[in-house]
Amino acid sequence: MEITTSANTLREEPSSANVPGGTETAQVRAQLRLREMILAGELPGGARIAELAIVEKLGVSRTPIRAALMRLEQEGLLEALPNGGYAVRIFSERDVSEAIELRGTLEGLCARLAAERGAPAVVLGEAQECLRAIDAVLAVDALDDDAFSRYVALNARFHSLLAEMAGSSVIGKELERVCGLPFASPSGFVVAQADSPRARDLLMIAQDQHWQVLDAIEHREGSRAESLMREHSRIAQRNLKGALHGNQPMPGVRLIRKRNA
Amino acid sequence: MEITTSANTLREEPSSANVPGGTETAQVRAQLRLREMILAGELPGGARIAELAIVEKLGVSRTPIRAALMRLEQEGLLEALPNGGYAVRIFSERDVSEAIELRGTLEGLCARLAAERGAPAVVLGEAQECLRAIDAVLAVDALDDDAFSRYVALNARFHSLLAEMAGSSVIGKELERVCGLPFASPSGFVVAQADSPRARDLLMIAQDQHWQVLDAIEHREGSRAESLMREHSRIAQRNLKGALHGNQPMPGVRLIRKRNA
DNA sequence: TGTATTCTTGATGTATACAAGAAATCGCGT
DNA sequence: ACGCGATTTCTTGTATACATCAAGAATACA
Repeated sequence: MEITTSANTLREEPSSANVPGGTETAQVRAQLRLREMILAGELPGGARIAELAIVEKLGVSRTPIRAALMRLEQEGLLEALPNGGYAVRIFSERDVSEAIELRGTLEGLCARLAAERGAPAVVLGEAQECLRAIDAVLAVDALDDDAFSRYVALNARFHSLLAEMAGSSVIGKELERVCGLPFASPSGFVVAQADSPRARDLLMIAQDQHWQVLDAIEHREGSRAESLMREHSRIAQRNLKGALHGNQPMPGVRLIRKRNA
Repeated sequence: MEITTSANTLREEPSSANVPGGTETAQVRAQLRLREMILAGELPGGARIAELAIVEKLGVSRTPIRAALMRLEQEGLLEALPNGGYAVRIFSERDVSEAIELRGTLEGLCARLAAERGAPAVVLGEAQECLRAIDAVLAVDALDDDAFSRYVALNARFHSLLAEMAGSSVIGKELERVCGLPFASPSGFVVAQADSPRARDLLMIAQDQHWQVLDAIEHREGSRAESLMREHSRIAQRNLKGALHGNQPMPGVRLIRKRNA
């Protein structure tokens, strides 16, 4: 390989996975792929990540990989080592529990602000529509996989609408960050207990809380909205316990070390 | 007089205790310098930041500057533009108010967790010692500049100890992030009203809340601790209003646009 | 045989050259 | 004069070479 001036003749990326808007930068691709690998356990928890190793695996140069690693560190999936470099972060059960508590607190804040300030009528309408759609999904007796994935999507949408109702970009951004932490996402543990016979019951309870929160926001009952949203997050806490004890398959479960170090 | 504590994402302090000008990486230097320039208003709010321009000003190559810009974006001082590049973020008064509310909520969560779980005796002792030191600073009738800076340092320490009492690295990290937002720092607005005759009164009130929170934590009164900490943050809200209306000099005040867009 | 020193190795940090795309400018035609 | 298009310039994304530092291995000496 002559490296004189005609630096890179290998411009064309063989991965033609570029769907419309296909101008994804290599940095974003590396970030997505790395996150995937971490959550899938291909990179063992606690292991140091060498840039050159990733260069080999992903086929892009160090520059976008460095950027991706930096972003994954802010995201919380990696931790910076004292002498430079990164390692896959390991979460204790307590860490995950606290992340859920954090999310509940922030969502409670959003609900209270939405109630106190009054949410835009448009968003309120969308939230109602969203909840009615969830009602429809839960109407059947037995939930199949497709119903579950629809529930997960609608559930995520409702929680996202909640942040929008609060009308705060600053808080919304932080909430988004926290939801990016593994398992802290509102739908993080729903899939974990899909098989359980109690699954539908829990979802029904959660959905009732959804309606009550929306009711509280509409009636400008800030404190009630906040309390409800906090309690709502405890469902995820229950699912966390169940998932860890029952060895449920779940993306990224290998990042959780049951006994704290 | 750096007030916006920025105890946050300082990466890789390599090994040695850093004597000034020592072995800091160029990346960290660029990050510090850029933040300084942004908060000082040298880079006008909303302006696009060109990497090459920074290269000229700082004398380092694009690589560490790119990294610094990325970090400042996660920190919240910059926003990413759609076609690449960054711009200095502009905060509305409402944004700042919400950032303070966010900090109050997170500190309330910390206080509640510390109370419910019980804080380590060592940290409790340090907190008491810290508060006694603040008492000593406030004992005099008139506060000079030196007393103010001592207060600011001790105040920051107490708030940091609060996060430590909660014993949660996940929540502590998020709180640190939020405190990095301009003006959201616990001591962010203390200096803003240093000249005001009511300054000492407000600090006395804040200090009383400090003691009450600590008392609540010691007596395992979680709800009380949380409420107190939330109310405590409203002092910053009051100072925000006063500072913006009174045109108080304050680092980074130019980033706040009083009329929302 | 243990310890200390040095050398080697490999990692990350930095600088810079090249490519692609976007924005601005200039020129031309109507 | 004005609109539209081409060119030019500027900016970012990417690749890679070089520098620097940390750790580990090997060796020499006590």
